[in-house]
Amino acid sequence: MRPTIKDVAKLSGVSISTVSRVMNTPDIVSEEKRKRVEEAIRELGYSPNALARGLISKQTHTVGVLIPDISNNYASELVKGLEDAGHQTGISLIICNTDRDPERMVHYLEILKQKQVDGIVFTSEYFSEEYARIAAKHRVPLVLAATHTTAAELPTVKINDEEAGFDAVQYLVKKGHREIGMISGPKDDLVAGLPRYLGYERACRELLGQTDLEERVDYGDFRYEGGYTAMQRLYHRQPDLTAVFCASDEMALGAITFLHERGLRVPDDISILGFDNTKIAKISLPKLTTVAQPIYQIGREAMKKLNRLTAGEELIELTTYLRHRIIERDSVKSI
Amino acid sequence: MRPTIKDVAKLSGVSISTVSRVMNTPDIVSEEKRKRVEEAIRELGYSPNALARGLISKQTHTVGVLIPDISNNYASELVKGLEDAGHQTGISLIICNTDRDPERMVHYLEILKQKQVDGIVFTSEYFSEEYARIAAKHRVPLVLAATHTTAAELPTVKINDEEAGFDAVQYLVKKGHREIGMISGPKDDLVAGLPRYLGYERACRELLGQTDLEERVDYGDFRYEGGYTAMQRLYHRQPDLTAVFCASDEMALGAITFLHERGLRVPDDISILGFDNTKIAKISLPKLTTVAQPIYQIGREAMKKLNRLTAGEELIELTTYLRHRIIERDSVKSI
DNA sequence: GTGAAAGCGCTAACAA
DNA sequence: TTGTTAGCGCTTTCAC
Repeated sequence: MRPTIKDVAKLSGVSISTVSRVMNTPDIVSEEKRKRVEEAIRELGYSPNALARGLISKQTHTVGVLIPDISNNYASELVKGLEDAGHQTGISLIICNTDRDPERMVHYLEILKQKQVDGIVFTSEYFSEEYARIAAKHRVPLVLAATHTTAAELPTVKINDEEAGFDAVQYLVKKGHREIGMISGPKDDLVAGLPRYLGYERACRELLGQTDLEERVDYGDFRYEGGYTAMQRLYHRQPDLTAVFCASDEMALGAITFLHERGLRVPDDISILGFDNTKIAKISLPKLTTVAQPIYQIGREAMKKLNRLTAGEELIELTTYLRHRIIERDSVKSI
Repeated sequence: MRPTIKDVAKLSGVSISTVSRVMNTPDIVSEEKRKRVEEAIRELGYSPNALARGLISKQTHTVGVLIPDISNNYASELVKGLEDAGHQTGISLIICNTDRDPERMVHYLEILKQKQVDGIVFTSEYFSEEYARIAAKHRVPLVLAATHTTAAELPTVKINDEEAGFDAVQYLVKKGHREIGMISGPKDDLVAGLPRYLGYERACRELLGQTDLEERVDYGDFRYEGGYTAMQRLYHRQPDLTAVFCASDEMALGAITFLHERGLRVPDDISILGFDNTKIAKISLPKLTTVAQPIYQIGREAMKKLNRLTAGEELIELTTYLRHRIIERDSVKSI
């Protein structure tokens, strides 16, 4: 059996209250007893039982993280940001990989409730009405990271995807491009799909006076293969595009592979702009020019926001927008 | 306040023991009371407090995962395997990103002890004497995943890196290569550095009768930049190599980039063999031929092993070796 | 400054 | 089958 507070009390010849005081408010304990207790703690290798503590204090210093797919580059960088910020404030993370499965999601919410987490960070996936309903019942502080929702008024940390889409096109326009296509995420993806597309559309309209964009846009699922086939379709319809804005780095690489196989060179024959600035953007050939999300920072800020929430502080702003920026590498050229 | 077992008892007009029984051993409760209790639970939205349960049962259904860098591709895939297996058996994961910082590591071990985790999975990094000493004091079940140690007799799940190194060279030999270089990890890396190098060395000796290999080997830190500069040095010393075996996919990509910049084409002018089969291997240009570690499976098996351990079962084998295999893509050609 | 005692929410004897 | 009670390890009054 592991030593308990009783064992420490016995060994040092004081009451358990005094031991407790040494751990929580050492200043109010006489120096002599404090030393004796500290010595006993060391000797026994005692550590307090966080379950017992949590049972009383109603705090577990643990938060749940709901994430669609931890193995994905982008998600794991976000988790790292959460973890680093958590570590600094003494918060542990319980990772829940939902696989985008609502049932699994609901199950995790129940587990987290039972484990008495101090809060929950929900990431990446659109926060549906169903989730909002369940979460409301649980009355646990909740922060959205790198996603958003219209189903409730929830604290959120993210970039402004519509603006990012706009800026991406603006960048290409500045580089002299006028025939700009897009490989978008699904339009029913309210997080990284539709908003980026809308930004693209607005930029084409406001900057180039172009309106009928449908033929210049194709769709993928943010993955490599999706980018490949989208580029294939797009190229057959619109062989004269000089640049394509892709809603993810992976799709950008898929597009590049297709073009490469067709004998077209990036960026000499056609420019490709990615999105996310994942690790692969730095190590691909050519290196990807891309719209960077400060994803690690989003993680950090989300955790800080959650901390404020659990501390009962007033939030300065409900939604925090972090700045995206364009990282210039080798996949876009001036024309 | 959240409803407790008392509230349920009161509402359904039974004792708290009966409520407890409904949750744990429903069969021994009369149908009538069971129904009443279940109804009350639903009405109140009651869930049991896992802290209180854990305090008595001495089980938290939570395990700690110590990981050097969660944002890394390889690590997050491993975590996914752990998480999936954990989810199936009702185990939650507390993720601890150690940043390879011994202090942080020691701190996490203390936290996990306090939180009364049922076990710990230690991943990727070599398990040092110091860690072994601390862990031994904590008396918590511990499994190593994708790493090993000579500091203690610990349950382990991994591939056989020496054999994998051997097989990599053997594969290249079968493809007709005789002038084979290597970009190895650091030799003092006892996990993914030295063993793979030793496999390479043995294969060169046994298969090709070559012994003086020093000039043909260079070293990197498993990262892209490390692969780039290692290839640079290697190429200047040994321009006649027909194939280079890299101890990680990232280093392989770094090497390819260097060669590309020198005007050499992979695989036409020189073949490159990677290691890990990370996501980037599938989406690089050319697609990487690589030694695949079943990293997701390693995660799953490690969690299963830990479950057996905490259940007090006898382990069939201390170290479980999972099979590596070579994934043929486009970066190696026959000569 | 210190100790005794109550109690956090639950499970597990023990009686009935 | 059910209820009463002790107690898991700790914090926090409340006296002294």
